[in-house]
Amino acid sequence: MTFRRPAAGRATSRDVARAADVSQALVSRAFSGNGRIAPETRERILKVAAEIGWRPNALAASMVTGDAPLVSVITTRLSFEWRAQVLSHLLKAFEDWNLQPLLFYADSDREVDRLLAETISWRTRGVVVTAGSVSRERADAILSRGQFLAALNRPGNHPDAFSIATDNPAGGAAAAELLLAEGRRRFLVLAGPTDSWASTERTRGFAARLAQAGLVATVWHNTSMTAGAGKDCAARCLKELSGSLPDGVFSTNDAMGLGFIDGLRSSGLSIPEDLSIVGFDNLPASDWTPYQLTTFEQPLDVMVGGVLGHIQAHQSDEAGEPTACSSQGRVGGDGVIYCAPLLVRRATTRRTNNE
Amino acid sequence: MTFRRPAAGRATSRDVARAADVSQALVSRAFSGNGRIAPETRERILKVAAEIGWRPNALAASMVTGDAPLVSVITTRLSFEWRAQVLSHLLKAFEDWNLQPLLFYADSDREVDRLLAETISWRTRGVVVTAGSVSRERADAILSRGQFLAALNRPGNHPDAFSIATDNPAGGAAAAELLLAEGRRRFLVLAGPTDSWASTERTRGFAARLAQAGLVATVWHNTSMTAGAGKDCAARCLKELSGSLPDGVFSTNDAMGLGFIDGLRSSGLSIPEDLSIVGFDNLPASDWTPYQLTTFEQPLDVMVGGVLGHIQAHQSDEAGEPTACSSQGRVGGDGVIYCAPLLVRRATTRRTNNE
DNA sequence: CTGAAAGCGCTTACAG
DNA sequence: CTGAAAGCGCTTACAG
Repeated sequence: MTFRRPAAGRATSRDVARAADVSQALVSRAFSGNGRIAPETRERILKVAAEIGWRPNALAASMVTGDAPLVSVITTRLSFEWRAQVLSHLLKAFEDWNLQPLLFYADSDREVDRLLAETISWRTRGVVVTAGSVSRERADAILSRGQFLAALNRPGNHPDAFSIATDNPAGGAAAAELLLAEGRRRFLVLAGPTDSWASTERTRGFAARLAQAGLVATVWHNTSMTAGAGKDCAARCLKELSGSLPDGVFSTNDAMGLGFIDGLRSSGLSIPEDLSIVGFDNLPASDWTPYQLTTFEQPLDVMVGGVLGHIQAHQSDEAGEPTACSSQGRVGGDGVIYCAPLLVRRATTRRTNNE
Repeated sequence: MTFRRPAAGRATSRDVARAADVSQALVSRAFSGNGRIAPETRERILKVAAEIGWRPNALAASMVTGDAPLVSVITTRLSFEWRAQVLSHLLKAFEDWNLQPLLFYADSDREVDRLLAETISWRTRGVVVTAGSVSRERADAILSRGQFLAALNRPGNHPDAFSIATDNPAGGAAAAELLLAEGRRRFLVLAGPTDSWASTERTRGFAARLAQAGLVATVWHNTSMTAGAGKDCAARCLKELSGSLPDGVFSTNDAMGLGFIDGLRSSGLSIPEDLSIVGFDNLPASDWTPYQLTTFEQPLDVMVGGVLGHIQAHQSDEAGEPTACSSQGRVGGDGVIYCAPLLVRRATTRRTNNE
């Protein structure tokens, strides 16, 4: 039997069928495992296909079945530790489930809405959002198609969306609690830009707890939440607040906190004798010898687990009972499941009496 | 005119056509911009489609045109700084070019070959590999389909593949050069696992340069290239080599180098008086006050630029002149474009005379 | 400028 | 166990 082998890039199931001397339908069955096929026939087809270098065209298959094994993921700068970590976990799970992630990269949060709209073109099973925010209309558009919508560390803004986030206000409050228990009274918050949801919520929780004690904190906003910004804050602190230095510092992320510590090194101030510092994120560096920063760790595993659970529930049950069970944390009035961050005590705070 | 609006998830161009009272073909033209269509008609169709929440099904469109605007990206743990950074750049460029990245996550390097095979199912324009290695056969299979194959920081193993990498041996040699110029004579290399291409190449370049001076280095391999591993090496160093401590340490990545510095803090040894340390990667932390690590920075922008250039060339010219121009670096015998890393001098090495 | 029709590469009832 | 045929939702010549 002779035949012109087509260029691999153009080969179709029909070419494989011809080469294996079977019908095109059998080729499909050989690969999908659906429908009856004699074991020998299957073997032969698989062998021929391998020679030609052919695999079923997933695009075409998805069209027929009306269901592509794709999931949209909206993300942005991966240099933010938590996002890279979260994404690694998500991607690994998708790989295990034979779901192919289609990435949508938002250069700025403003682009997220447009990307959310673009996801629709690909008829994916749903979308995981790890950047920007989701409008009610957009959420509606996605959910009404039967897709899932999972928002990580941000509100889903829709009763049927799944949304899970670090309980930032609780973390902020716990930071305040800790510093108050140490007897601290002059507070400084190293915050991020005012449009950073996480930083704002952490600051809010911190301030609220202080307010209960009739105290207030100075809040410094930084454009970027980097170590450099934290270091600059330390310099500013020594200059502007030299009359009454803060004795309790809450940095809404670790990077700024680490920089702040560095900025204080030549000042003669000692930590935690003169002042305590609490961060947020538990970066690897926070555990390094020169820092030993007390901080809060985001329960990323719990959050990723929640998202994966929701996706799984969506897959197995399109009818879709409301999946937002509160087992992972408290459910806020906004429908977000809030997971408590974990306090990691190190050397930038004192041990208090009741421990 | 009345009609049952279909569930959004199931709406097709036909439904939009019906609602706008035009043929289905016109709906396609309204969105694609191909073919003639009256501006008013187009407006109307767009409006109706927006109401229904319909967008062309990219899967179906790709089938017809035989060309999906997709590109496969093979990656792995994003916590490795360089990969997250590189991926951010790549994804942003794809977004700008209206290419949709399909991610393939390799939990271990051994899975990469399987993932490479899986990319074929999606008929993407090509594949970018940032993990594991590419076999000659697999490269052949991909390239013969007319797809591009771009390997980042690893060999492409095929004359038609594009491959660009940090010149690790040159970096290792430069590290040796630096330490030799300082008059160092007893060398220790903090290396990674033996199957880490980058670490091995860096070590090789380092050793080769030393050999020229008739010197050798002790090489310690670590399972994971973390700060913790580096710290352990310092302890081991103080214990096992106390008789003749190394005076020149080359850490094949910064993380281990930083940990090594931490491990030495209580030893009384001072850097760079007693010993010099050179790292690789230029992590943000390497510039922090307690470290100030001299290191080499990978030319990631150049490398990403090279990959993007190759993809662009592939898009505009399927005929495919060999794109591997050496403007970005030296071309190795393996066809890899090697880009020199950038030395960043800080305080863990001495200033030498000839500067 | 618009529409009817063919066809992209598959999967899946339906016959045999 | 196997094959012929319909059809997934589009795009694109081809007529009109």
